[in-house]
Amino acid sequence: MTARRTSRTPQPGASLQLGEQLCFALYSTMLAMNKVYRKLLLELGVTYPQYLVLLVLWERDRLMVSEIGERLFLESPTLTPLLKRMELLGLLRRIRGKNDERQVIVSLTAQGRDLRSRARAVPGGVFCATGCSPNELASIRDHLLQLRARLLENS
Amino acid sequence: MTARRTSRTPQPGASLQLGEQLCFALYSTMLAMNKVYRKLLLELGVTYPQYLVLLVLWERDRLMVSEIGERLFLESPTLTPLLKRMELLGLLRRIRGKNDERQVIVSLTAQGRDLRSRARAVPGGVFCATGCSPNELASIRDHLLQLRARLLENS
DNA sequence: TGCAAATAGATCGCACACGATGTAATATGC
DNA sequence: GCATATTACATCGTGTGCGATCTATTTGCA
Repeated sequence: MTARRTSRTPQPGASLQLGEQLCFALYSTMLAMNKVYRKLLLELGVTYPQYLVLLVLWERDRLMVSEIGERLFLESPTLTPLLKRMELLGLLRRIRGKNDERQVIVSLTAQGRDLRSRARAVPGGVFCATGCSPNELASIRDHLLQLRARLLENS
Repeated sequence: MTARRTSRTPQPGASLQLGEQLCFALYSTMLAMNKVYRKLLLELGVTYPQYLVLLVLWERDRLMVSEIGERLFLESPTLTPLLKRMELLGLLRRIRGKNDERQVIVSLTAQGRDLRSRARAVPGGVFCATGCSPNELASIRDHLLQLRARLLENS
């Protein structure tokens, strides 16, 4: 094994070659994942970010916009219109806090809660599409979470 | 070790718990990565998808729109406006093919080529922000590429 | 030859994603 | 007790991302 294509750049992740970059792998795999979700979520009538909001609210209802943002790593300019669309769909309510009029409390409607049972098939569908073993998926996930933490420290 | 939180769902990736999902790890890590790139690319005056187009054209100039799309896994409705913006920035030209008037050949301008030297610092900057070892990054990348292939098969 | 099918992009409509900025409500300092 | 800072969202502008559909061109085949 002699000089590799990356011999001029010491780190494999630091090349200008598209195929070698972790970042592009991350980006394009996310697009592929989104494509799988789009199909699965079509019958629920929600997008992937909307599904994420539902996941958060199914775990714990009545959250502030900023609390949803902390969990999903999304900012107010993303969440406000997204939540408004979900309100129009009848999935949740946005109500100003009584104590603190600055905050908006987001709570599920009956319809939003009921969607949970119909969503039970979604994770299984995604799991099938990955064609990976549970251990493999868990391993990638943990590496990504570590990476995310480091990126957010340095951004 | 007794019943885990996921005991009702056989696959760890198949839970409705946000924290356990590979997909959310993928999604949120990509957002974090994008945030790092935004800063690094600011002085180049391009976005991350625009930077990806440059990476492609630096490797091989004079490509059809669909050839760029194949490499980046992006569709025509995404690429057409993106390429038009890059043309307005003076980074590339979009010219209808002589032989086949249906295709649009994308080629770098001198300015687009010159940007390459200024971009040499970008991969190193991202590498630093990850705080990971090269081997670790390469391992995550390879797992993601495998995952991407499977997802695209089943989408 | 001549016309249907296929191909390459473009356009439309909708939904994120976020930096920068604005606004209203609350908290803080003196 | 009142000006100032902070907080929680909302708004604006720009840039993706893609399904559905359209247009122009080329191919293929009877």
